[in-house]
Amino acid sequence: MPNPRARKLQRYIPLSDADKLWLSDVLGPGRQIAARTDIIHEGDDPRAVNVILDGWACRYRQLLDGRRQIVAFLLPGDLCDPHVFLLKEMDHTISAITPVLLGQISGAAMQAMTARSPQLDLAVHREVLATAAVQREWTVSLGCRTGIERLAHLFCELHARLAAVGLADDNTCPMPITQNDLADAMGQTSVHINRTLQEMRSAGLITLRRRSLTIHDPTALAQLGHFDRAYLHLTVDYPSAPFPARTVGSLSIGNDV
Amino acid sequence: MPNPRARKLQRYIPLSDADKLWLSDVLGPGRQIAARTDIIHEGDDPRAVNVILDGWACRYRQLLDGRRQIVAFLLPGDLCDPHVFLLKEMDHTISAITPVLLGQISGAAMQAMTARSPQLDLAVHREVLATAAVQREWTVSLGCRTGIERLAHLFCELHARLAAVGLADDNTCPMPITQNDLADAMGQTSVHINRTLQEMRSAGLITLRRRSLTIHDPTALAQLGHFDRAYLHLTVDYPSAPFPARTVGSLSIGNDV
DNA sequence: CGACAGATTGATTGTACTCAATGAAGGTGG
DNA sequence: CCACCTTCATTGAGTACAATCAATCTGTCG
Repeated sequence: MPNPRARKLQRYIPLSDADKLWLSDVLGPGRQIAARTDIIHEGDDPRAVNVILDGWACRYRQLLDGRRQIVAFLLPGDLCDPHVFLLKEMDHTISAITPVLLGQISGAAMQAMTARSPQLDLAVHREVLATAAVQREWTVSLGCRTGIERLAHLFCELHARLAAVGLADDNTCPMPITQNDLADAMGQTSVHINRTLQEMRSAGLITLRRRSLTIHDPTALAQLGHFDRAYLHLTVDYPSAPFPARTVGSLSIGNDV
Repeated sequence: MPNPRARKLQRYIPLSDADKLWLSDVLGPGRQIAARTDIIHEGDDPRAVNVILDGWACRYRQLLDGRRQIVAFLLPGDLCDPHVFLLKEMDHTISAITPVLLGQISGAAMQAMTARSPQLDLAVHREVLATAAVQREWTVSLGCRTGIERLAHLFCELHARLAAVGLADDNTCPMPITQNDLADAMGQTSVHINRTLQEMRSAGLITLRRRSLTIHDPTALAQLGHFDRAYLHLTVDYPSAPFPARTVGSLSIGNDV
């Protein structure tokens, strides 16, 4: 929460100070969303681009008979579809999992920003491409990974994405989701998720309790889940030059630490 | 093949004659790819944007132990990731299912085109958003639809997408994929796909033979698969004004018929 | 101290997988 | 033109993974 860290876009390409300032101006202070409430609903007209400044959210689709499928987790720093305002209506729902600090960028501001800064434009497009790759990887998980492999892969993905915005501490990262959420994301029942988690614990792979995940053997976990972080396209490992921190929520516009 | 029909981008927004001409110039004549060969491979540097002018292709990911998951089908008129040249390497493979006539647009041409025509830019972005929605819907299918529901949904999706480019004849459309392909896409074995297809046939829902699909009861099929075409975002139902046909492969730049 | 959400356990059922064999269709070359 | 071959589709029998149904346990919060 308080600590300013996420620097998502800078992981795709270094940004100039001017770009960072711009981003922070456009985002504003953000507004607070309660846990377990919808941020934008299927059928709504998407007027602005939502940005997760802090907290976790998810995209999901719900079938008429009540079945729910979570199709993505949204972490601090994530943009929810940078070009979504070009559509007439949302085709899925975005909902807060934890309390969420939400920034919004109007379509016009978004277009002005990317029109004038090639770096920001590139960063945004890479974010879109990376998001698509994550979605494909979920399709792969649900299509041909077993229960334990799916969870292993998901934990690797989330840890890597959190680490990219400075929210993972080496082998430990927050994991504020219930077994029910995991079940809705992994296409299984919570009962089975529970049993799979026990299997992972007794194999010494992870510790998961009090909304915190520790990965004891990252290599083994990645191998088990057939995880290769290339698809995340986080090309910039050591973000650019120092910048006097100018903070908006947990999305730091400058450098962290 | 011969008949010029796909007008994919026009389904998102009407395009001017100048835009259509531009597209056709940029695409060139296309080149032929043999069935069952890779078009671009995971790890490759994507220099250009591939466009399916004719034939069917698929995206897939293959795990080290041989398991393969098809994550999307690519139909005539489809752009394969309009911004993919912004990445350093492909995170998945694209492969021809049937013989494919392939157009290519260089990154520079793509950028020039969208920079100068707001309509084309909008159309391309909507295509990207629609593709993402399709991917999410596959995630939903694999996560929480049963075998028969998955197939029902897939057939509805493919029919709708083909109809949008003039390749479906009311209730019938080409379906040049094997049960093995279906299995790799639906996350099941071909044996089980076979049994599910028989179930659909005996329920009088479809006929599928000789690479052609007929949907006998579209409403029932859509209901079974929980299919709602809104997510395809095909907003323009009757494409724009007549235009002296200028044909490139099967991607007609002007009007069809 | 309830009350409630979330986690855990047990027992049973069912959907889809595996392995294996056979059948049908289409393409190729002699 | 037919024999052959390859690919694709179909069927059967036995198995396994995950779902279901139901109950209980545990922590947290007012």
